[in-house]
Amino acid sequence: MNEIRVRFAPSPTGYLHIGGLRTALYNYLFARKEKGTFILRIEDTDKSRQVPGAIENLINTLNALGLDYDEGPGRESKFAPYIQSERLSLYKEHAQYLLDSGFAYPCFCSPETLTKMREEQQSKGEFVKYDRRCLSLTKSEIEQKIAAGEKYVIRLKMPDNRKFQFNDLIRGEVEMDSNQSDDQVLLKSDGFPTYHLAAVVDDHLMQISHIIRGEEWLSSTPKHIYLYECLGWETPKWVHLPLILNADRTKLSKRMNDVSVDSYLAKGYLKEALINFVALLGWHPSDDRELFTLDELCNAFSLERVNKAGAIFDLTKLDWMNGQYLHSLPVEDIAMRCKHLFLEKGYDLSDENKYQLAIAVARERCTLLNEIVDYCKMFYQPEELKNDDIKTLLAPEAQKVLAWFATNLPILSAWDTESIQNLVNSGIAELGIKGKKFYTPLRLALIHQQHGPELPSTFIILGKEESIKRLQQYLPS
RNA sequence: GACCCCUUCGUCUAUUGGUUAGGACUCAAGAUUUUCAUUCUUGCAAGAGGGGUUCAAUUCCCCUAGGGGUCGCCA
Repeated sequence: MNEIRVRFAPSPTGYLHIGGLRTALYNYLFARKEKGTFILRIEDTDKSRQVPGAIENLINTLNALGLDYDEGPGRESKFAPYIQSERLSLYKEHAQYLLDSGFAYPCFCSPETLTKMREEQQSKGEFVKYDRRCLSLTKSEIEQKIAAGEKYVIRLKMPDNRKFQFNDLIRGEVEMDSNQSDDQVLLKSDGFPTYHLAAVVDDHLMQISHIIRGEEWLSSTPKHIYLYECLGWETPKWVHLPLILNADRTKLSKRMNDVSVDSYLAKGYLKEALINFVALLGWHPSDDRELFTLDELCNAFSLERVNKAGAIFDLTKLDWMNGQYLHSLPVEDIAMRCKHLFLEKGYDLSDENKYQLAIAVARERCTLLNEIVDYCKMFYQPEELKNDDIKTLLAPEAQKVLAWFATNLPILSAWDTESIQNLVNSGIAELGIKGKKFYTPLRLALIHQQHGPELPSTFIILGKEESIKRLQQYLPS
């Protein structure tokens, strides 16, 4: 098994969350780096948690991020299908084999019985696990119950007093006692497999070479190893990723954080920033570099440099990084990604040149895509002026400045930054007004606020005609 | 509670026995700038504690403490 084949195997319970993104990303990066295959497999084996549209949503998000998979739903190969609910007979077959060979046994206990059993164990302070009461059922008792139509599950019979050792690529040697492992349910009474059976069967059949998953799976790894053993299969390499954490260092949850990747995208975070940021949560190159494109990450990534400890999901650095990408991506690119937001606000984008110029100044001052729209409001639909500001505009000196520009702007021959800057300079010289007293009235008249981009940029974005119009509004007619 | 995992600035992390323990974010101060924003400079700030091993430990080992994960017919 030399070929590298890895999989991202989410359960479609709604949307891709940040933790899922990190797992998907590391699988993807590892596959690309090692020239292997990245597979998407849908683990929809819990009927009670089915969410309509979740699979499509998941795939859309992955696509939106540019994490394209080589095999998976819609990209079939000889290993298809990739949706577990379409592979039920496979799991049943293997469960039956385990049953026949004595590695597993049927259990007729009802959920209520089990709950009661657990409560008792808990109150006695015992280790909570299935007490194997159905293991003592005779063959004829079992046949009788089945014939009577009693519902049952199939449980794995874990060996007693056995040490399970395995090498985790990130954590090194890990040892666990089999007595700590429950007799895990493999096949539920509705005929669906549990995660444990389905994942092992599929990982083997799909020839997965490395299981890269979250640390929450570490303690069930002995069960998986034992399943491989019972089925006579070779185990893949184990790789347990550290968790992404809330600010209080508990596992990242939607109670304390926004965890939906879609929602970050909707807030105006760039996919480039999101990917770059999440990649650095638990992985770091050997040098001090921090900004990476997806391709660059593919090249630089290695499992050896993945950390062991969990990392807190801290938005402040994501914000900074988003700003970095907002500055470095081509203006046309940002403009394209913002367009729908501007149109939603009803801004008139018929002047493409104006739009691009506005984006260019806005992106220097914003951290999120969505903020760009708000920032550009002054160019498209300026706010109402406040009374104090109107007073400022009507002051004699302010009026002089406005009038001067209203007169001189129309006769300016060129319309570029340099010419306008020259005009501004001569305005200051001629009028003998400078600093705040000079600039504030112009800004108030042009964009209805005291702060804004450099004056020449402001003029250029608004255009000559519009600039003059806005100035004249506050001059006697 | 049992088992397992983890532990360097507030946060993300570098440093795999010898460093003034480095970088980035945040924060603070200063510089540039007509404003805003950028940019630049500087600064604040860390090896959980205790034992070993060693000429030398953040780095290796042990213990303690703290944190986390798991213990479902959920993944």
